[in-house]
Formats: sequence, structure tokens, C-alpha cells
Amino acid sequence: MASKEKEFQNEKQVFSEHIQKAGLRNTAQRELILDIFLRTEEHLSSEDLYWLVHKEDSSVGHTTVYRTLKLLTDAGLAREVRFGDGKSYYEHHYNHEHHDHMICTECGKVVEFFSPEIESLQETVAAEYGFRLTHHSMRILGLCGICQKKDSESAASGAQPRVRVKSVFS
Amino acid sequence: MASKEKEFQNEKQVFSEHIQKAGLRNTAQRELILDIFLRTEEHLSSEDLYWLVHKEDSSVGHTTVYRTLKLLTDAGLAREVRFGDGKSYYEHHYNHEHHDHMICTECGKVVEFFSPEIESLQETVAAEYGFRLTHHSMRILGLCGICQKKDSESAASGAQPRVRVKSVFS
DNA sequence: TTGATTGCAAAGCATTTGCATGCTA
DNA sequence: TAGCATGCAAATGCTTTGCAATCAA
Repeated sequence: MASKEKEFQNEKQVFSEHIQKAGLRNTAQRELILDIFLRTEEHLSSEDLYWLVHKEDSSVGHTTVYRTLKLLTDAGLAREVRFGDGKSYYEHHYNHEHHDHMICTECGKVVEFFSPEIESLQETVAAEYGFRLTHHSMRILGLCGICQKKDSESAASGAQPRVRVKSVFS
Repeated sequence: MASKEKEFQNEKQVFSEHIQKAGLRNTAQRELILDIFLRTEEHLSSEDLYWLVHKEDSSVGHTTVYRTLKLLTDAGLAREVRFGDGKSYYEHHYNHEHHDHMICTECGKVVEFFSPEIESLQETVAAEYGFRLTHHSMRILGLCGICQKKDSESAASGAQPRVRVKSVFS
């Protein structure tokens, strides 16, 4: 692995370029937030990222994290995702393949998957209704293997799911 | 069509039974809210439904509409749906086939569709990852036929989309 | 009569905005 | 120096909760 300074050079350059094109400015806060975002290979809420940033620089505020996540999204480095608990999460988007999510409603585990067959069927369906598809969102909710076992073994454990899915959508 | 009094008898009985089983009570507000919900074949937000109810009985409050929509959902008469604008919408669920949604990001039109092929592929994918699928949510976002034309004809019209999709999810 | 229900007001969340101050280009 | 960025506090939008008064069973 490259040294800390050389990591994520591509992503950082994409960000710089986006900032310059838009007539914005580079700041220490934005650099720090981007760096921590890139170092964390998870689905992060703004709140999650705020605390990670806070550990390294406690002067950075919530607002800046929110605004920077939007900026990262605009720059194509992040993608906003929702799992149904009312918050927005963000995941890496630069050089990452498109995928959908499968979420365990018990422990909150999120699995990324991709099905070319489903993708192409979505195109077909959209065309049937005269739509030009621009994006889609698909979540599969269920129990992961581990939680299926836990459920059959015993009833309630005290564990708190990370993502509490309040409702089922379409 | 049956007379107003005889309409939706099945739905109303389902509601009565749910209320009795749960040890709850029938009230004029709940009857009115259910009635208006059933008469409206659309995706309604709590706010939408509140105003429709308000027209017929202005003494009914927001809170009661929220609580009654939850009750209808518990009773299996309604289903909560989210389109990505931060609000919850509700649609008829009793004796309605499962379906997914296609949403026009320009005018907010919502089309319901069902694809058995996609459904079965979802089962397959879930099984591949050891998940037991319980629900899923799928939204296709794009431009409907009409808005594609409008877009090519001219640029901006003053029309306000009913659903403003703020973010793209998975 | 008893306890569920109602509606108001207030509280909760996640997110956004106004604004004075600070800092980059 | 100009004007974008920051961070605080306040505002927002949707939803939930506390509570006293009301009403169904």
C-alpha cells in the first residue's frame, strides 16, 4: 500500500478539480473530511462521519460535514444512499461499480450486490411504460444467515441493530 | 357501484376486527379517515390526507391522521411507501397485488408495475447471499413519456413537480 | 366507570439556513 | 482585498410524545 500521503491521489485530484471548476476553495476542513471519508470503507451517515472527524479535529462542525458530503456527491466521489431509517448514508462512488443493497433487518448488516439480469429487466420495464430510466433504487430486506440461526436458537438478545428499518417501501 | 354506505364493506370490517382484537375503540374520526382514505385512489401523504379530512371535519387534528394511518397499516389496509422526498406516503394494501414504483423525476407521476421475473431474481440473489428475503423495495426513477417530449420542446415550464426527488439511493 | 382517544402544544430528529467572523486565492 | 467557507444558533419539515380533557364500551 502506498504511504498515507500518496493514498487516494486520484480521488483527491478529482475533488480539487471539481472545486476549481466550481470556483470554490480548498480548505483544511474539506481535506480532512475527504481523507477520513476515503479511509472508511463503510456506509457512513453524516453523524458517523462527524464523530470520526471530531476525533481528529474537534473544531469542525456538523454543518461543514453535511456541506462537504454534498460537495463530495457533486464531485462524484460519494453517493447518497438511504436504508429506510430516515437518515442519509454515503458510500464511495469513484471507480466503484454500481450495485444495490441487501439489508438484514435484525443486525443491520448491509451487503452490496449486483445482478445484471435485474438491471436489464429494469430497462425493459421502464421502456414498456415509456419511461427513460435515469436511476433506480433497490433494497432487499431480510434476515442474514447468522440472524436466521440466532432466531431459531433463542428469542431476544440485547443487541441493538445499527439500522432500524421502520417501514417497508414499494 | 354500490351506495356510499355499502362501499368498502370488506375493508371496514377488516378495520373493525383489527380494532376489536387489539382492544381498541371505534371512533368517528377513525371512520372518517378510513373512509376518505379508501375513497382516494392515490398515494397520499399524511398531510394530503389531513387536508382531505379537514374539508369534511375541520376539528380533526394532524396527530389523529398520523396515528390512524399507522393503525390502517397495522390492520393491513394501508402500506407505507417512500419516494425519496423525505415524506411517507400511503397506498391501498387490502386485496391489492404487490407492485413496485416508477417515478417521473420531472412531474412526480408514479406508475405502479410488477415484474415476476425481477421478483424471482430477487429471491435468487437473496439466496446466493444466505439471506431469507422478507420484503423489498424498488424504485425506478426516470422521465415519463410526456416529460421527455416537454424537455425536448422547450426548457423550463413553471410547473412544480409533486414529488421532488432529492437523492438517488442504492 | 374505566381506560382508550383526541388535539393541542411541545419535543425529537435529521437537515438546512442566516449571519458574523475567518480565511483562501 | 473580495468573497467563499466556517460554525454557531436558529429555523425547518416531518413525525412523535406528553398531557388534560373527552368519549366509547
